[in-house]
Amino acid sequence: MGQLSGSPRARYREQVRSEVQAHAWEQIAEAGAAGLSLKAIAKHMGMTAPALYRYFAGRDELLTGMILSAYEELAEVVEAAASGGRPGMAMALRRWALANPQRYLLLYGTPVPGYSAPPEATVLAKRIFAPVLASFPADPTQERSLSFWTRLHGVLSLELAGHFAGMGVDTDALFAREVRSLDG
Amino acid sequence: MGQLSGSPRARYREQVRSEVQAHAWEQIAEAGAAGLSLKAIAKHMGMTAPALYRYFAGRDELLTGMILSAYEELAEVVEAAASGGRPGMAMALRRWALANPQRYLLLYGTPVPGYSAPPEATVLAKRIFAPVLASFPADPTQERSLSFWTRLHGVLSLELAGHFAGMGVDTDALFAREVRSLDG
DNA sequence: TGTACATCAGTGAACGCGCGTTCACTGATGTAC
DNA sequence: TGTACATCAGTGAACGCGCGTTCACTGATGTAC
Repeated sequence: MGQLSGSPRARYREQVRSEVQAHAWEQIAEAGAAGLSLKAIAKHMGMTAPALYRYFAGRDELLTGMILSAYEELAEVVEAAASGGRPGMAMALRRWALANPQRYLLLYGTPVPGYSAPPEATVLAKRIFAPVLASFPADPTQERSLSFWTRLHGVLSLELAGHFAGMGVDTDALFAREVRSLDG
Repeated sequence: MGQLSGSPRARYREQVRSEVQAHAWEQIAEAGAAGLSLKAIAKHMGMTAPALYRYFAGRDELLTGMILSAYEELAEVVEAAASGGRPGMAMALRRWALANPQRYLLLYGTPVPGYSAPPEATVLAKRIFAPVLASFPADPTQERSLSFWTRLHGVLSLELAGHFAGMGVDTDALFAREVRSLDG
């Protein structure tokens, strides 16, 4: 393991793996998780599909990796914003969600039928939630944290699904109000 | 038009149409909108796929019809509960969503890539929202109604996506608290 | 009531598409002596 | 430095699958006289 990690072949493997994932993100950004296809990725990379099986056991393993790394990315975003308190974390979440709508929907949107997330996902979901819990030091910590979290996701999920389009809704203000709604 | 509506053939057409839709609901319930397939429906009905083109112009038209009738169904549910005030409407929404998760996700979940909802959907969405607006007669009607609505959907969408599973969360209580959160 | 005709529901074959995945293989790259 | 061998990335063909959709057709049902 360790002794090979710097070898040319190992480095090349890592490079191709991450190139595959980059193309996978592009596909997910365009058509969601359902649009993730090994053959299409291979085509975009100028390779044939069977070659990808050198790098991933199959489509589901690739998808699992994408989900886990999206969770990890969001965890880092939220943790980095934790010093800004709840408003900081909420805004960081929103910025990330609006910048990567399909990545957000991959985690919090409609579950992909026939695919179930790996157990590690739950661990990461809890890790993301931890700074929120810590921001409510008073008594009903769990209750208030859950309300805070569901209020943010309520705005975001309806916004990303386009349900406010053409209704003249100021989603920035709406979100900001929800962020403050559990203060004090 | 009117004069044929009672003829045997017209009645038969209507019967087959609604049988197709019933099978479509079953498929949506099992695998979401992405799982909706004319060939599979035909197979379940003991017919061949081309026969369905006598009843629907194609898959997209069928899907559009399903979405519109789901909106209409929900509109009736909410309107029927309007006399119970916001708690009544909220509980009716939740009951309907939990009883028909995929039907709820068809309306409020991740949009189907490559498919855009018809304009009538917006009209129906506003119709569903109207009783909520009416329940906030005081000044910032629009603001409070939007917050109410996004709070309900925040709990529901996370709950239906299974994000509270195994976390020991009392979603009934959480939802009930959110319903009350904008009172007074 | 009976016959001739028009309507139209449903079939079966076919089209072209994309998917995940397997397999035997070629040929380049790296390793050991 | 040079040769023999092992490793392994990538190919190309193939498998079986399901999809939406079209087309020419059969045969039953309904209509007009």
